[in-house]
Amino acid sequence: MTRMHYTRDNMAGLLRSHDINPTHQRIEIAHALFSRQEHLSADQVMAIVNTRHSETSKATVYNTLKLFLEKGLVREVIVDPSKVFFDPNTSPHHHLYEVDSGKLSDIDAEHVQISGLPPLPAGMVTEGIDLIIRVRKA
Amino acid sequence: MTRMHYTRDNMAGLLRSHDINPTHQRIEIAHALFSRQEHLSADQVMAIVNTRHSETSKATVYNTLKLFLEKGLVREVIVDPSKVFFDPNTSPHHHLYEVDSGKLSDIDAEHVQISGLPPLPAGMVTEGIDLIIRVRKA
DNA sequence: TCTGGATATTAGACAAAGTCCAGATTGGCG
DNA sequence: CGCCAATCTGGACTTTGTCTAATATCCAGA
Ligand SMILES: [Mn+2]
Ligand SMILES: [Mn+2]
Ligand SMILES: [Zn+2]
Ligand SMILES: [Zn+2]
Repeated sequence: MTRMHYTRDNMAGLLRSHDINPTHQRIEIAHALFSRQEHLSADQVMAIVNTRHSETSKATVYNTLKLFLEKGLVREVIVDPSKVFFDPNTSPHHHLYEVDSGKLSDIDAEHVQISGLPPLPAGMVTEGIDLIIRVRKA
Repeated sequence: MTRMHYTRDNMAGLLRSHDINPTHQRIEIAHALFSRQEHLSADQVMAIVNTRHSETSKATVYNTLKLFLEKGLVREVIVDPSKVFFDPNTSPHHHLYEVDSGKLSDIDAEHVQISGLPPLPAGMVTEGIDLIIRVRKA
């Protein structure tokens, strides 16, 4: 896996490669996610993007994250009943969730194997398999 | 597994066995969940319990579901970012979620095996493993 | 360079899920 | 009956997310 450095300049190409018109706001939001490689909520993205001076509205943050999702640029992680996390890592992987702190980290899917699942209902296709390990301090 | 019939009368004993003082409202809420053996949101519980005549407040529904959760009488299922489902089935099992319809069903854990998980971070203990298969119409 | 239309952004109203609190009800017990 | 603790309640409040109508930006063609 190449460890690349995500600059704002890189973001335009990344967005274009996902069929997304790179605007200033979209570049900032992508940069927030990809430069950190962390799971962020919409609120966190909003805060990061507007650190220096307010420049992106709430509506745009939500619109943009939804667009990224549709275009497959990011993935949604549903572990906390109160907010959705957006994940710049779209390769198949699982999650470890520390319920006390709210910390969410990746588990590489490569060595994890899930077997014995029953056949899917007829006419259904898998959209994704979410495996979440919920942990807390012993 | 004994297939038992969950009557309102049974509920009092079930609640007591989980160290919950059986009040009228608690019995109604438990009955809603256990007689159906379905995954219900707080809103759905509220609607069911208040079908005949309004008798249980929103605050009590939420308080009671949280109490049931703490006492291990029900389990929480987080699959839909907009609402939590409460699950009267506390035996280890997984879930199949139909994203279009919102239908949520159980997958018996007995034959499912998950292997190759990395060791937990030091000082952490597993609180639960959630496996969710998200499916949609082909 | 100017102009029109498509695309994108915005403020702020709105909705839904869930929390919180202070006051009322209940129910068991002396 | 009257007391006390536990429980329940309406309704205000918070948070996350959606929607809309108005504005801003971008760019292709004249
Ligand atoms: Mn900027
Ligand atoms: Mn009743
Ligand atoms: Zn992840
Ligand atoms: Zn279940």
